[in-house]
Amino acid sequence: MLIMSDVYNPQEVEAKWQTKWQESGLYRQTVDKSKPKHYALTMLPYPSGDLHIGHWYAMTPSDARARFMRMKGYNVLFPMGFDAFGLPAENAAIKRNIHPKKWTFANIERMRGQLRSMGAMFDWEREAVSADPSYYKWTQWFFKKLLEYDLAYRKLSAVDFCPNCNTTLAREQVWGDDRHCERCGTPVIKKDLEQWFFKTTDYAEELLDFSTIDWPERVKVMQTNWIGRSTGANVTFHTEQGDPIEIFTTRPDTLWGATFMVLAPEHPLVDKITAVAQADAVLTYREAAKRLTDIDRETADREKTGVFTGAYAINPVNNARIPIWIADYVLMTYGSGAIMAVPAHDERDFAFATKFGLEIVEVIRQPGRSDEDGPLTEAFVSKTEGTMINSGAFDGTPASEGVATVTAWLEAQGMGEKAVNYRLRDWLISRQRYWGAPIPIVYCPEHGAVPVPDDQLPIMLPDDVEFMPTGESPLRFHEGFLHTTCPECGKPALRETDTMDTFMCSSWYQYRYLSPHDDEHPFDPEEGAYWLPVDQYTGGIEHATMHLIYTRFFTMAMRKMGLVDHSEPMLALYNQGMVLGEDGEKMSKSRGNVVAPDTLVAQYGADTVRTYLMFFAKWDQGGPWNYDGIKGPQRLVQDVWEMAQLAYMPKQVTDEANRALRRKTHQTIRKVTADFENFSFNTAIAAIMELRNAMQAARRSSDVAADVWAEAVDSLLLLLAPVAPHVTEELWAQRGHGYSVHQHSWPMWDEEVAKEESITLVVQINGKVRDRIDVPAGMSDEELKALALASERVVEWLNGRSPHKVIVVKGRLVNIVG
RNA sequence: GGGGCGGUGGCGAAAUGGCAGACGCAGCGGACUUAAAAUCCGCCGGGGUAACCCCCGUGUGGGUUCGACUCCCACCCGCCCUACCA
Repeated sequence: MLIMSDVYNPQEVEAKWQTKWQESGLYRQTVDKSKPKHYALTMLPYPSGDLHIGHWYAMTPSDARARFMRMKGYNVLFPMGFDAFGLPAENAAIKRNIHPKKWTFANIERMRGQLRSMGAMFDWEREAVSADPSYYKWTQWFFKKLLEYDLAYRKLSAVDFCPNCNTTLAREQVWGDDRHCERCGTPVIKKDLEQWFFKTTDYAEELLDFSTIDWPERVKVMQTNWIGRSTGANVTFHTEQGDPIEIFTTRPDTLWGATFMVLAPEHPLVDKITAVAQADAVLTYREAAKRLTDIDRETADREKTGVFTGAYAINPVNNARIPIWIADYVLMTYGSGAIMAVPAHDERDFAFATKFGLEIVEVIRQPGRSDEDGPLTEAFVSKTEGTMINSGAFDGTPASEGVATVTAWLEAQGMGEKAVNYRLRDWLISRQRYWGAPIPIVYCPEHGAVPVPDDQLPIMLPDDVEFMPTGESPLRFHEGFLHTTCPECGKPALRETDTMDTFMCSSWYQYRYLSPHDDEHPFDPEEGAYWLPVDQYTGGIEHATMHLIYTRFFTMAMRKMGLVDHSEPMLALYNQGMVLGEDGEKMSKSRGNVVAPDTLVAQYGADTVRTYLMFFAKWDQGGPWNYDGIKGPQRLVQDVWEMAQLAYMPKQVTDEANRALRRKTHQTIRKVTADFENFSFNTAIAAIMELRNAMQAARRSSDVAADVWAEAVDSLLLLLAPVAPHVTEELWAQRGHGYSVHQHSWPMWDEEVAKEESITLVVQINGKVRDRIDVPAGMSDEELKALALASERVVEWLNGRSPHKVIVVKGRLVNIVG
């Protein structure tokens, strides 16, 4: 064993223990049914090239929590891997002529080293890399399973397309308010393509149920909004010629106020119903709408546009003849792509009717409004206030009952039925990209889309490809890849050249960690039976409506496939905040405010960097980095180093000093334990600093016994072990304790020892502090009240009067109200 | 427009409805040093007072309460998400 110098040299200590940990397999994590399990998972990184401080901020507190759970007696699984497919690798290939595979795996190698420098307890034998064929074989297998269980389908669909790069883009590659291409800044447009989809909407209702998981309110709200459930009714209108037009409405009670209809420009009925006189105008409008970028179309405050088709529909409830318009504020992708327009009670319809001079008929009378008030100046949209008018037999029905009453009536009349709509769309997973898992489908002229048999998986990405400056996938031009035979008939057929969205890879990685080398299953069922589901997931909020919905969908689908028996992949979730630059802004190279962890580790050591990251703010909040602020944790680690090595010699030991230090020690254990449970790492470290301060005072006066000092030092090391794993390991060994401090059990506190002997009784008069009295702990309310009333200040203030009221807060405070 | 989160010393931040500012950084004064760094001791929200102490103070204005950073209502500011979803 190396002899450590007296001077704390973090590089020396950290290198020594990282090697020792690896050699001894300290962090191997295997099934052990004698212990309760705890699956701790932190979101896996994309191998962009360098581990940045954000990775450290996401991973080191997670690691500390996992270490804490381990010391608490759990058998902890804490794996790590790489989400290794994706666009940046391909961009690097195009820009710098490096193969995406080479670029990606070189980055992974580099980042593995950087990850090791954190000293986290990752079990590297469980590492999973999504771009590795042994991984994407199973991604492809899952695609087939989804198809088999009727959760995948192919359809023609409009996708985001960058006209400059001549390629489609993933949703996440469309940036900013103006929805521009990530690479060239060109606004995206829509393009119709045959695409593969997963039926996330099959689980829309179940995805809204968070009752079995402990997730942050914020995420639940975001997912709920994203799924966007609305209830109402489907109602069938007919054109004058008798063509049915189905619409969805959340306000069937306003049917009598429907004075026109609007179809989405792409609606299939438009061609059929458009009158000859309007044909040119309709065609022009439809062409213009097609060319519009999403941003143009989706900007809410944009003035309404539309054209009349020349056709009329009959309102089924009152047989009114109403015009049919097309307008791009009606989306083909929601509901049926057609609406009944009720301008009196819908803001959008009101704006449209006002602009085009369409009739506005009030059918819900706002309380306090009368005919004398003239025409409506804005839509009245309340669902709860008002009374139905101009609605035939329903006149007088309160608006609050209107929806239910009218829906029941519509059903009885056969005009419509109760309906639920979701904003959630099916998940489009096709990507016209090379660097992703190929979709395992072959197109046969005779048999159509045929899944590739299991024994031919994985469909390997060919290495010998040439990248187009346009970004077009080289798979489309790779003869060897493209040409194959139909699994059904053996005749020549073509491979699907699209690859899968990388979110597909990351939707099931928590399962792959269980047996990353398993060639028989996506994951070993025995490992799964023990470890699943994930107990604690941690990661950034930015995945709230993407990854975190996809992975929930995936687990629900896996339940349908009979692969798992749980419905939720992650039982608890915690979102960390973000480390900002010193200027309080998001870190970016162009701002020059990037904090590089490698430099920090070289200067301060990983233990200090970890401690600072966990100390400077509550974890879910984050905040600006501060190079001066790290000095606090640096001093803490240094002080621990010195105190743990000190040959402590007691001088004038007193019982009182012994009790005081033991009390502080046990109080600190209690506090740090609670704080770790609650992810309140900053206050845990503050408490450890308080203990340090108390120990330094005791050391100066040397008035505590040697065993009391030793208990304080050992407790300090154990409490700090999850935060600063290297230095505590070294000191633990130096103090002659066994290997490893990380296998030692978490310290216990003794309530009796931790109990305060005296309290400061706060005496208030009318809520203002007027006196403080030191009293022994455990006095009764009556005794405290008597003491407070006897206080000189109170006697003086009362001046012989008796107080109106005296409030005693047990063991804390007396408030005298006069 | 809708939703969410937040606003506390010079700075990062703490506070089950009960002493606001724990802990840390910076700063100031002192010790050590030829000197500096490091380290150690002390002070450290604002105002008043010789002092004991007093007054003010958690974005703003109200409210509930014996008592409000904390709960309720309205508003201002910042950040994030979402956005014509019928």
